[in-house]
Amino acid sequence: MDLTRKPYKYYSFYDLETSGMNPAFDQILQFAAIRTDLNFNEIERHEFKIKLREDVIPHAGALIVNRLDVSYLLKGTNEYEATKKMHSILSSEDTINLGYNTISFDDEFMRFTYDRNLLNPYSNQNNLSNCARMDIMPITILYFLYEKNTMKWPVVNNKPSLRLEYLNSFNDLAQGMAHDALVDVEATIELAKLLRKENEEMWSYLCKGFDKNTDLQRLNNLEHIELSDGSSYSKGLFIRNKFGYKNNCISQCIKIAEDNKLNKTFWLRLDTKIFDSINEKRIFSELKKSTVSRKTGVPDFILPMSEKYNVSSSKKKELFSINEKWIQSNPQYLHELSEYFLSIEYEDRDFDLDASLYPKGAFHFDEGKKKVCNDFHEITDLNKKANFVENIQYDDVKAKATRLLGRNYYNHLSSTLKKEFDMYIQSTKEDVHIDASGKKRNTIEDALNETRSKLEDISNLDNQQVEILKSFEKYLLSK
DNA sequence: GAACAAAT
Repeated sequence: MDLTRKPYKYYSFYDLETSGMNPAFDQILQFAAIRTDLNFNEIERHEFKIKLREDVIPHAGALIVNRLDVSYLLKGTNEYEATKKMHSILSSEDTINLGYNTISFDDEFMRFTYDRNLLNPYSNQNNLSNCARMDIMPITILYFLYEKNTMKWPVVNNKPSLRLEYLNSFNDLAQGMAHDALVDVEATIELAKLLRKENEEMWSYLCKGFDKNTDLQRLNNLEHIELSDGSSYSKGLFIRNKFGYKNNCISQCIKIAEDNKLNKTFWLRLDTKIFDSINEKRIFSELKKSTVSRKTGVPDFILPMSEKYNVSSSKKKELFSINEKWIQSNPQYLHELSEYFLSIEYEDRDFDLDASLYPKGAFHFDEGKKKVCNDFHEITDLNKKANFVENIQYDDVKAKATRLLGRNYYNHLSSTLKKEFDMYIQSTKEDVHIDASGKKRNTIEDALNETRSKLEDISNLDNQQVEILKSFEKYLLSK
């Protein structure tokens, strides 16, 4: 552990309501945060909505969940101003930023939002202001497995579920409509209180798992299995809700590779199927399918393979021991698998500028570009801002800045930049925009189809949701 | 190829 690091003093619990699931093409519509001390005593709270951008077409499914009426979203703070506010809240000194499933959803959304607004995408987790991140959801899974008395565990349609909405309603965590950003934040804080109170030692152990060095150290302490050729591999219990509640969210794995550059490890699940009975031709592809990757310091937790923690069924335990023997006498497959995962090259797609965060790298890793971004924020006069953008020397920064200005201060653009922004708006209507994984930007036509198909069967909707869809349909037709 | 979970 890094002992020179300053201690954290605060939590900022936060939650986003958005126009959809895609962080590159959707936008934040509502933001809520409550800042507390480390004993969960509230210090301050923030809540605001963000004006719907002209170039964002919300998903009907999102509006059903967050119950935000489009007509209401057409007023309010623009994305750029709101993003600067969120940025100042979530990059406060000595603070851990967290929420429910924030690491794989909200944090990701924030990064793209920061990026298209020329702010450092990693602001929520940086050494400069000593902030870090955590996530209550993976912690909750471990309490669900090992501390059953913590609370009532929701069962919905005969299946366990750890959705925040259900945890809240089964345990009366917070009042108000679920999926309101502030209600969800309050529920998450109450949940965190319950977890810590039930077992403080476990709470503290799990919190430290979000520290990269601690996590690495724990991985290094795992027991090994020895293969017939003398090589050895760590084994551990991989906890991830994606493995399914019928498997107790657990999988018995061995670590087959570490990619230190990408900060990732790869784990072969030894309890999915019997490898010995798969023929020579198909074995490698089956091994690949049974491999999962994990980002260091971003639990999904890995626990030592002890009887105490291994809540796998006896059938799964048997599968593991059969496969363990097979792998011990077939070491060549593991070496081949390890090599394969360390040499994966990601497809180079022609994706839209709004999705360029990972593949092209953030501006804030380049000193020159970083300075341009900072200078841009410093200028308060909007006409001067527009003039500054016109003269930016880096093409990629200029293109992003142009979209930023067009989205938030269109009237201040010069005619050249207006023309460029108009072309972008046109292309959102005429061309297919994809992100780095090939997912599409939403279009008016797709949104209309989604809305109408939802309105065809309203048996699962209440009146408010139906009204929201109807006014959304009108809005789409008027665009 | 669907299902596995959770987030909108």
